[in-house]
Amino acid sequence: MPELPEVESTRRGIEREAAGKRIQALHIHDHRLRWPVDRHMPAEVSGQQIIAVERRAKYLLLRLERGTMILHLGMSGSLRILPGRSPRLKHDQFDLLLESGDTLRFNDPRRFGSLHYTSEDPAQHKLLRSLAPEPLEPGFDADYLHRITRKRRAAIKQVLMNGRLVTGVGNIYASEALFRARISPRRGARRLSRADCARLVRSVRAALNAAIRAGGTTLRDYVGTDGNPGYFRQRLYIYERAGRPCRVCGSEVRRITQGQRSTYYCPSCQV
DNA sequence: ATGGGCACCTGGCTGC
DNA sequence: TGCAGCCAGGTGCCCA
Repeated sequence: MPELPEVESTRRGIEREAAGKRIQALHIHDHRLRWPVDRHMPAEVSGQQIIAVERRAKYLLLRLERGTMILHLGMSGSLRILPGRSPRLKHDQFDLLLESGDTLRFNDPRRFGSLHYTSEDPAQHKLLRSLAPEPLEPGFDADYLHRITRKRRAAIKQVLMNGRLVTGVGNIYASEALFRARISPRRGARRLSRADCARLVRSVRAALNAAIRAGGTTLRDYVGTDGNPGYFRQRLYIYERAGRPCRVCGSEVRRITQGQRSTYYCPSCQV
């Protein structure tokens, strides 16, 4: 999916259009998401007002009066705002009907997305409680990254992809951040110096923020709440550019596989 | 505790 | 045209 920039772009769209509105109904068309959607959820959320729309890592949180809906977009999910009620199309999994007349619609071809509801503190929810600090907040800094990498034999790319260590960074932005920091994705995490960690933290932030400003990256399925794609793809430095010249030095960009995922890097810029 | 691999699912593209 | 094979923004879980 959707990595942090796409989720944050979605959050902003939903906040703009749905915060303060009241839920009229939840229509679940297909319960078979990553985990079966709780059949009691429609009755629980109906009639509640959406107080706020938040994000934790790649999860969207709809804070209601008496609980919180926890939504994940998976690999191929998107959440759109539609004016009025429109007919269900392929892969539309659920609709949140608002009293204003608008519809919040979740579409997810691969059904890796998820939807939960909790009346407890969402931070303590099983899916959220072990997540690393937010990458755009102060807790994610050079000290933190240096500390957690000291005994890690795994490659730094794998550490960036591990949600218990670093959140929000997925396959695209892991490659992008490492390129910006001039660090090889294969480098053992514990081989990063303090200066490397400081540079990588800045690079992660810069990559995520730049993508947020462009409305995220659309490779295939992702669209923002207005139905438009994100425009960051054309500004990617390295992702999906194997065989093409590095934008900085002209060397041929390489693709390797790490943890069954593609990694892109420049063999001469990144050490 | 850490790391590696698998699983979940649909669809688009490539090459024979 | 058809079909097999590979690839795709994630992440929980099981096993060594």
